[in-house]
Amino acid sequence: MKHSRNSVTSIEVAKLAGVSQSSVSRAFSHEGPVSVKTRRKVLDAARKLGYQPNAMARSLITRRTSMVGMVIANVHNNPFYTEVLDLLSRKFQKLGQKVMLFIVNRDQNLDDILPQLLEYQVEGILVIVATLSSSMAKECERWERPVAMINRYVPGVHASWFCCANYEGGKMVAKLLLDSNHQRPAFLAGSEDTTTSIDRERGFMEILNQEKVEALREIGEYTYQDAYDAAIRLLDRKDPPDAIFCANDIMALGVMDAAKNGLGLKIPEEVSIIGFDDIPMSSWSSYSLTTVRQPIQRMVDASVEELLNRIENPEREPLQEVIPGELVIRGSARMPDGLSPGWIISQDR
Amino acid sequence: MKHSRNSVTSIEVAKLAGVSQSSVSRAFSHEGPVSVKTRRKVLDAARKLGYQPNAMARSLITRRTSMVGMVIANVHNNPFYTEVLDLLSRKFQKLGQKVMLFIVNRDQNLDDILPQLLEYQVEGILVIVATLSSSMAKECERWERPVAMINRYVPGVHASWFCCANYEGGKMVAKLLLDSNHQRPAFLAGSEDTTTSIDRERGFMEILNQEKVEALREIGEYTYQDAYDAAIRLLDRKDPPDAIFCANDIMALGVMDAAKNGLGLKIPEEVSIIGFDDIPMSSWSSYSLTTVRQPIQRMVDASVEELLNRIENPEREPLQEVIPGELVIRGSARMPDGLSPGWIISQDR
DNA sequence: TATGTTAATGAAAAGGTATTCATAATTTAG
DNA sequence: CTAAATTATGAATACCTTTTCATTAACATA
Repeated sequence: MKHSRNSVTSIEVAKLAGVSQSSVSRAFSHEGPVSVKTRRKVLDAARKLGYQPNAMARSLITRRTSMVGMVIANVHNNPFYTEVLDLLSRKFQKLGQKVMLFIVNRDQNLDDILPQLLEYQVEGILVIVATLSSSMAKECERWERPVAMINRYVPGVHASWFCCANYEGGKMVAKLLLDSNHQRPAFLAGSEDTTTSIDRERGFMEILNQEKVEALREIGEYTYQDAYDAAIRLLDRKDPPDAIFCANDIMALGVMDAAKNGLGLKIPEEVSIIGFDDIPMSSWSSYSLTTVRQPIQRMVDASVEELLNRIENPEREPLQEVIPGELVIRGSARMPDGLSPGWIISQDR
Repeated sequence: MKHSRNSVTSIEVAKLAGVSQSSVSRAFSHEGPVSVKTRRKVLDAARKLGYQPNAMARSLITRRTSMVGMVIANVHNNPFYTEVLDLLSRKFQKLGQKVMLFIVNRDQNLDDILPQLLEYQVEGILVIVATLSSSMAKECERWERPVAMINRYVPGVHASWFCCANYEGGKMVAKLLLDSNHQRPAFLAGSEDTTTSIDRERGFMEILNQEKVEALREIGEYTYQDAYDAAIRLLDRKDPPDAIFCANDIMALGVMDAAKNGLGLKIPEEVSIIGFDDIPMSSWSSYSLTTVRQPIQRMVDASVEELLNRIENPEREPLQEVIPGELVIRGSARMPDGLSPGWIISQDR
């Protein structure tokens, strides 16, 4: 079926304004010399005809599209990534970049959509908690399409990335629990194959091992319901944990509900619960969750700026950074003497 | 600065494959006749060179881009719209459409970004809880760019829209409250200028007025915190309401926290609370919020299909539909005899 | 075998812009 | 007032495809 878009072209504008097509282009692109008189004539004619430059045609010749690809997983079951999406999108917008969005499942292969992104000539790709295979990363490199990742890294891949200091965050939590005399901690993992969960657990266990403290372990797949069920299993045994560190906040909220409403336990008297992210709900009075706050604004700013930077300077080596988070003390975990809700502990103490 | 993308073109592929450039195009576009032999030669050469067709060049001549614009407000402070975004994006993806995303503030003028969408030749525009001025709608029409809206409508505007039955939802809530002997209801509005809040309130008040029941009123701007504060104001007076109907769930959760944790009230014994949306959190055991469920899947499916339909058939008149929601009975509101948590009441009773 | 049909191919044009290059108009310097 | 420098303009080209059109090859029919 033939589509007949009634498109107004620069040629028609030129005709009406009585100038050449080149002048129309110059009047719109702010490049090259145009007299004020012709500019005015052009803009008048353009307004009359409702002319808008065609970005496809322009990009064909300039080899620039001002479009970036954004691939994000996990957006609907974790408010943290909703906020990341929001901030990223607005920041790109402010900097004049158009965003082509792809939402994927955590387990979905990003390789399927990469060809589409390349076909549409995005100038860079921002990947949030999705994984890029190294073969695809090679592909991006060959096409000179810089890639920046948030909260994911792939060893040996030529890409920028910015992660929260997950490992150190896990350590902070373990220290807090030990300092407040917890005897029997547990870790509730997210998905087994995500570096975020793995790194948080590694840090957590490292400190516990140093002190020869054993820890229970369950898996919650990053969802409220799975975490709820896992918490019941953990807390309903004869030797239940006295603290549960959850790989993210949504799971921690599920654990709190399981403990409070499911089993009638008192938090934090009978069990301490700590999360990771600091989503808005964590500060709500029903939860008051002690958690590790991710440096969301810095991660967003850094990744966007780095991506645009590498778009302008393709030869530049990709930057990678681990950005420290903060431990936000609220009421869901017993705390050492001297600490009280409202405190925020940075990592470099 | 001159950008030298090392782009591989169809001409180079043709040269390597020993065929004409036309044949390369045909081999890729599945249009026109190609012998299996040349197709194989072309694909081999393309793989060797890492060739991908350039979507910009293609769209220039086909006048199709397979891109749609998606403009959404309110995504980060309401999980309901996060889910809408997620479902929409996936559905477009599945149907082969690329999504150009714009996140705006509720009060931000969509007019600023419409030119960008048109410039980039999106074939249709999906607007979620943002408002399109009628002058801009005219602009879209002139450019033959169909517009579909979710949960927003503008009288006299030539656009498709799909809304939850907000008015009828409000009525259902009022009936439920009256049937369970509430004497002094209150309505907590979202933003004054949104049709969703206005319509929900209209339906609510219509039933109350019929029964000569007066209602209190506050404004919560659709946020948890504002709702929390408004609830304190409402409930801390000498003649507090015995039921609060909130224009959305997030506000209802804020109201519940204010009542429970802020003022120590029992829900639903001392005050009933009802929301609108049915976000995941509403079913969590800490809240168990009685609420009106929006028909999210139907709204998404209908709007996407309608938009693509009008893209293919520009002459077709825009469709508009009010889709009924369901009243989900949980534990946050006293209920009439014969009803119990778990019931779902459809609207057409 | 000759003829008519269909399938496959390549050359060329078109799509709407930015940009280069040559020319014309204008300003500045001398 | 002329020469030189600068600025403004238009014609033509390039960007990378798809698609039309004409031509050739392959094939079937009589």
